[in-house]
Amino acid sequence: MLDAAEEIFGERGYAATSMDDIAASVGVSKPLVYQYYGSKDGLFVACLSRLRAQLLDSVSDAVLAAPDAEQAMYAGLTQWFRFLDEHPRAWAVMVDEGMLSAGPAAEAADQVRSDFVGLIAHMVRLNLPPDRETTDDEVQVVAQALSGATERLAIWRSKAGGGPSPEQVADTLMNVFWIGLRSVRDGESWR
Amino acid sequence: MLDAAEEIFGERGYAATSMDDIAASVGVSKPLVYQYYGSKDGLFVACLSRLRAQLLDSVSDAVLAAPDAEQAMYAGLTQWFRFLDEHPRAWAVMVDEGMLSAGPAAEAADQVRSDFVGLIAHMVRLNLPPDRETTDDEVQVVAQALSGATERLAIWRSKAGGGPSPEQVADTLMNVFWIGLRSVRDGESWR
DNA sequence: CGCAGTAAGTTACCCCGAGTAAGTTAGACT
DNA sequence: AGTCTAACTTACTCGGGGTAACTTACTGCG
Repeated sequence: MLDAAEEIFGERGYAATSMDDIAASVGVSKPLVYQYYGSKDGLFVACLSRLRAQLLDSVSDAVLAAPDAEQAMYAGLTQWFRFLDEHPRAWAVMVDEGMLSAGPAAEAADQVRSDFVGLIAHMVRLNLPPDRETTDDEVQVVAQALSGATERLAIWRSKAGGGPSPEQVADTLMNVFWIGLRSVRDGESWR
Repeated sequence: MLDAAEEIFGERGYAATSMDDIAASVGVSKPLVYQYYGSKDGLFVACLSRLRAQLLDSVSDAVLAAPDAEQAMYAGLTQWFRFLDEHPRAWAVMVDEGMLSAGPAAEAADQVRSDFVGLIAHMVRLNLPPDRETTDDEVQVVAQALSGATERLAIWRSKAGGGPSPEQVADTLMNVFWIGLRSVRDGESWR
């Protein structure tokens, strides 16, 4: 049932999808869907959570399998873009996340997204020596920035079909971000 | 009329706003609004364009007034966050941009957003010596990344009221991004 | 002055889609 | 057999996007 919803949401977008469509495609009637998921938002969030969890797992695995922080970040970035290339419909659903800017469902969507920021923040912290006093705010800023950057890049890539490969994008990002982080770690400042 | 729409969209969000509400608040009837803007999306895009233009102007001014590329980037970042602090309702409207993921209106919204990416790409290019062969893709990746990063950071800051100041966020970003860019300019690579 | 023609708005409606109340089938237990 | 419950459906309400057809008011012209 989530599969059907995922497919239709992905193809037509959130707004253009009706609950009747989903119910029909899975072969049941609309109220049954409501019984399970409560509302359209509820169903959407359920799809979203599952997809994000898959993506997070996939990226986490790549990160954890890497020998050091540097390779971990590169592997994570590459895997992020690769996964989205391989699951275009999943990504289409996630892009609609913004749809839920209002209401209690937005909270759930944020929760799902913040798992990612958490993972990134963890990686960033790994890269900073524990003795250096780094405020949580600083780590948060960097993690949010990287998360936002990768999300926007994913949208950009999916729109312009023949863009650079996952490896190329990850490489460019590393050239800016990693070196930047390394410098921060070494106590450098831009001024 | 745009003012009224801006206000209501900003307060209640796109989905929760009805055309009747806007029409009533401006003191006319709904069909008149349709005569002017064609559709709900049309009205929303009109608001959005105006707001984005204001924001773009504000940031452009800060960038152009700076003495060098380094200061320009810092000033631009700071101004971005400052503007959004000072115009919370404007920002609320812009966050709803994602709402238009489907339909022709999405195109218009993208157009509006891409102006920003253009400005950033320009700044990035300024920072790279003209002789270094840098593919357009690389510049695009960095520009998209920075644009996504700042957008996400703006959302994050507006959610957690008492976060770091515009200057602090800009400073942290500079420490990562600027140093990263400088290294790229100097031909460094992360590997 | 009287009258077409048009600009600016309005009322009253259509229709689709989210969400629900009440009914219907089908097994499970006594 | 009879009843209770779970799973599911039909048939609705209601709100909001969008529109057709009407009304008003103002112009220009004989």
